[in-house]
Amino acid sequence: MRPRNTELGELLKGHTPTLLLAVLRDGPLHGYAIAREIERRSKEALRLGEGSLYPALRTLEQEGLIISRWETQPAGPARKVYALTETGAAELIKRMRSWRDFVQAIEDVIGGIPHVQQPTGTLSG
Amino acid sequence: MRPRNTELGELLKGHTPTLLLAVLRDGPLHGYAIAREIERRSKEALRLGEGSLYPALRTLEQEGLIISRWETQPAGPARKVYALTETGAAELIKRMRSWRDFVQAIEDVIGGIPHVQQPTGTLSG
DNA sequence: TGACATACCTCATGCTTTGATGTATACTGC
DNA sequence: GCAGTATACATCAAAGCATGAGGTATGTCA
Repeated sequence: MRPRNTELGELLKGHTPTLLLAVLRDGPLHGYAIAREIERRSKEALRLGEGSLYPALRTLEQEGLIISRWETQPAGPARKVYALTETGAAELIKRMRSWRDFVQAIEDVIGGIPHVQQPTGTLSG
Repeated sequence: MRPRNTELGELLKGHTPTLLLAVLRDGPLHGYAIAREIERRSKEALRLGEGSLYPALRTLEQEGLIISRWETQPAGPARKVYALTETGAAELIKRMRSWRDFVQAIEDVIGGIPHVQQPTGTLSG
């Protein structure tokens, strides 16, 4: 995962598989499209490098959390389409719980963060 | 950082320095006590291994974000007490913002997580 | 004497991201 | 035809960080 604006990328160490599973929850998708979808959903805050993407997909498949099939197109290169397995769906729920625990634990340590949103435009002068 | 119940530990890759700075915001503390404080605040969810703790402290000191002094006790081994610098305090604010952006980005991807708290005891039965 | 807690430090190992490189197809502009 | 860009897969060396074990030393308790 590479950063866009700040240094979010290197903070991602173990979270990439969770993102992949989460995107596949909404239906099968091929690798390249998964990466694009993560960018889109995160509003370009996260960007998945191919050196992270493909190894992570292979690992998830070896663990039985996703399955793949090759799909040829009338035009363009073949795609490897991934789908969530039942095991993978269950694992996603676990990992989302784990994510919540993780966030809670960190925020317990760093203290309450005031949830003040920065206004997008110059509303006050 | 090592896990306690689940596998929170390995998810921490780049967040340890932020935790250290956050704990030192409330006053100087020696390394070992910082680790204990992180455990206490996170309700034992996070545990900082010494192989993570001491290298991270050294890096932060080299970056000028914290300073240290040795302190001898009437009884027991000497302690290295760390304190936040002004630069460190400013950096902490940056990293807390970065943390918020990170959490937001991940949750944008994995979807809304219902914030339902598990009751601690057996209130219904 | 042994076990345990405090308190510092180092190091091999392993996992994951980064960033570059490689292959191939298809479209666009020159 | 050729260069540039986008799609779409894959691999690999290098670097970063946590893990877990090991080492040193002091102090307390049984």
